[in-house]
Amino acid sequence: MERSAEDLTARARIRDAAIRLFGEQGIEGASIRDIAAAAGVSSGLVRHHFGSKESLRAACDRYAKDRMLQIGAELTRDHDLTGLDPLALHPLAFPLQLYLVRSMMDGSETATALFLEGVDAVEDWTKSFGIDPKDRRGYAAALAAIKLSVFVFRDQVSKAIGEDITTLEGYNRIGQALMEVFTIPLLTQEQTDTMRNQEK
Amino acid sequence: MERSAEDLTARARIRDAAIRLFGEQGIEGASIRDIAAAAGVSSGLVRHHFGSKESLRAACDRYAKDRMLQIGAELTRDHDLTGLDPLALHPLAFPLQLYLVRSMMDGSETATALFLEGVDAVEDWTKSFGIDPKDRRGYAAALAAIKLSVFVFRDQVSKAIGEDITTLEGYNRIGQALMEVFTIPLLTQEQTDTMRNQEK
DNA sequence: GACTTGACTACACGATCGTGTAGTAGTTTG
DNA sequence: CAAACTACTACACGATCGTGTAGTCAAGTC
Repeated sequence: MERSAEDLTARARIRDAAIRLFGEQGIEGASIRDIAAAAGVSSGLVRHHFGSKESLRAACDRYAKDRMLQIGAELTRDHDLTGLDPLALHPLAFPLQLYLVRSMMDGSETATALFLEGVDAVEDWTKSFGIDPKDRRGYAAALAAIKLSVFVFRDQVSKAIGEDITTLEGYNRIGQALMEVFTIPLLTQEQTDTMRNQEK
Repeated sequence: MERSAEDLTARARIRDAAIRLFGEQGIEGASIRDIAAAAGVSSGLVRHHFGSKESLRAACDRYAKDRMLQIGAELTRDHDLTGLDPLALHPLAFPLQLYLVRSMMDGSETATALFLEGVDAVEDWTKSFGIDPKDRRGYAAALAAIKLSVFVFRDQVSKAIGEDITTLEGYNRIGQALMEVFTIPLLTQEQTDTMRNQEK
């Protein structure tokens, strides 16, 4: 994704185009022919390299997951932060995140597995940082979902703040805002307990 | 959605089926024939009542939006809470939320408008409750996106906590967890500032 | 009682989809 | 040099999609 398109093999160009189009338009919304055109090859070559649309999606799943873990490893190596990693907020990971979200919504097991690993990581992180919610697992799951929310609603969020969050500036801005959500307590413990009781 | 299917007019049954199938399978993923079959009518009748798939979607947009605002009004009347309303977490609103999220991702202006109204509401709420983030608009947009995130990843979240969040119990559980996210500060103000500087 | 109207169905249309088949050009291998 | 393999294209197939057309049937209207 970061290299120039001409230097890549046709197979890599197809895979990158698939990740982009699947992410932007959904799995069903992007056709083999669309992907082939975006990669500058014939639709037959897509089939030649990947066999079927489902196999192509599986290949995209594996690649996107590996790349995400790789990027995450590099980030935590470069500057170890709080654990609430900006992994999800890295420009290089943007198309990958977009794709993985779509793949999840389409029922992908690989993408869902990545989500579950993310929940595990958040759960471990809460332990090591002494955060002790009443429902640790549910808490971790909610946080994992939250980390992905800005990707799903990128168009709506961009429109709301009047700034494209796919650009570096907008990206940082919404990232900061997201951090503030985790910094400023919105409810007191008493309010949370009150609402718990109200819902019988 | 809450009345029994037999009592509804065919037009209402089609609309309800469309909202459900669009929400579950996406706009492109649900065909006119699927919707007609789910409503127990012929595909021609869908066209007769709504003209085209796009018009059907627009009708669903309007209905879902109106119902959501209506439900929200009833909730705030019954028991006025903190303003971080459990509107988004009401079982009755579940299929509507699911649909609206899909419609948003499909580029619906009506659904996007509802999102923007939600951001406005959150923004007003932060003011009246004395919450003063550095970027109020971005903060409100992030919160609005967060409120919808559990709907998008309902399957993944359900799998993560080992409990179906479409049931009332699972629903309340993830709702509680979400509330705790807003109750327990994860980061200190210094940490947030540190991360801001790191991203140059 | 003829006429209109609206709910509803059956069926056919062109377009697009994923997929299958056949074949070409260039490189590798024996 | 011939055989084999790989990357790649062109084209045709059945299925499904949204849509269009024609018609049935029952309830009202004059």
